[in-house]
Order: sequence, then structure tokens, then C-alpha cells
Amino acid sequence: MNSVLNTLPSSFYQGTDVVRIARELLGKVIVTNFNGIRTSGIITETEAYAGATDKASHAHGGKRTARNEPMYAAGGIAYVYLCYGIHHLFNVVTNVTGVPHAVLVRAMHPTTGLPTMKERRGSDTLTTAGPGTLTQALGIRTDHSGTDLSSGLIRLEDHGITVTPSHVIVGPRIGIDYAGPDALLPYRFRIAPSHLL
DNA sequence: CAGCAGATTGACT
DNA sequence: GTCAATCTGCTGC
Repeated sequence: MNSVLNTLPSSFYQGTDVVRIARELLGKVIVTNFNGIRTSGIITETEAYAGATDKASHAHGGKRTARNEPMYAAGGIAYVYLCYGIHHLFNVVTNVTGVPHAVLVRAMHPTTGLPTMKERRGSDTLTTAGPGTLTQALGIRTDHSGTDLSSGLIRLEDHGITVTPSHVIVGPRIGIDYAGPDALLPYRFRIAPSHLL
């Protein structure tokens, strides 16, 4: 395979189909570079949040607060927020200015800087199986909300990894039962466990 | 202004 | 399986 290693272009994020973008983020690489330390991993699980029409979204009904303001910006930046007062959840903002679509990154397969990630997690066993632990391993905090995803701090890259449809499991999203019918939407994508390293 | 619920995790019964 | 930890924002008095 060719050694493809490109930072994703803004056109990738600014498409109008947030569900498709969530699907295409599988296999992409998320990289952070804090204090000169690089950590990265391959994205293995995502969820789409379709803005104003999506009951599970923070921007449901056009809700707009200081916290979710980054969601209304043009695609290509990070939206990080605090959940339950403890966990930092990392989202990729998509679509154009004024349309608050975003993709939640729930899990990844660690590739670079494993010792650093274990240290940040304070655990010998590195798990990145949840959205909260993933941000902890990468060192992402709410301070990074609004950060440009082509910047030096947080970046998404295409390493030429192709995820074929047969390896993708599509299903309803997690932890949003309160959203009624919207909780059943097939907005969750993950790489089949049998296909992980 | 008090109370509660949430895109979660980890420790304990 | 149950439950506390702890911040943001909405609801209701």
C-alpha cells in the first residue's frame, strides 16, 4: 500500500451528510501533539449527531449556548464538552457555518505514544473503549473545544486505511434513551471487533 | 435561585 | 447490577 499520510481537507468536514462523514471517519487517524509529545490512534467507532432535527444533539431545536457554540461553526474544528462533570467528549464539527452537525468519536485503536497514554490514564492497561477514556488518553480537554483540526495540536489524518462496508457494524447510538425515536436511528458506526488488531 | 438530568466511567454490593 | 462523582444548562418556584 502507498504511504499516504494526508491531513484531511476542510472539504471533507463541510459535506452536508453528517451520517456519511461519521462512516468515513472510521479508519482515519486522530493525532494530538501537546508539549511536544505525539499520541495517535485509528478511529474505530463514531456516532453522528444531526443538529437541530436530532433530539439527542446538544443543538436540538436550534439550541445555542456558550458551550455548544463551536457546533455552529464551519466543519473542521473540534467540539469538546464535559459530560457528567467529569468526562471530556471529543466531537468533529461538520457541515457549513450555522448548521450544528457533529460526529462523536467514541473509540480508537492506539498507534503512537502508548506509554504517554497509559500514564495519562493512570493505568497499566490502556483502554480507549469509551469516549471519555479516549480523550483522556489523547490528553484532550474542554480547553481544546474550537481547535482547528488541521492545526498542530489536534489533527485528523488519512493514512490510506480503507474500511470495507462488510467490516462496518451499523447500529443505534449509545446512552441516549431519553431521545425517544431518535435513539433508534442507525447513526452509530464501528469497525467489527474481528477486524481490529 | 434550587433542583434535576445528562452523548460516562469505575468502584462497590 | 447499583451508585456516586461533578459541571453545564434547563425548568420551575
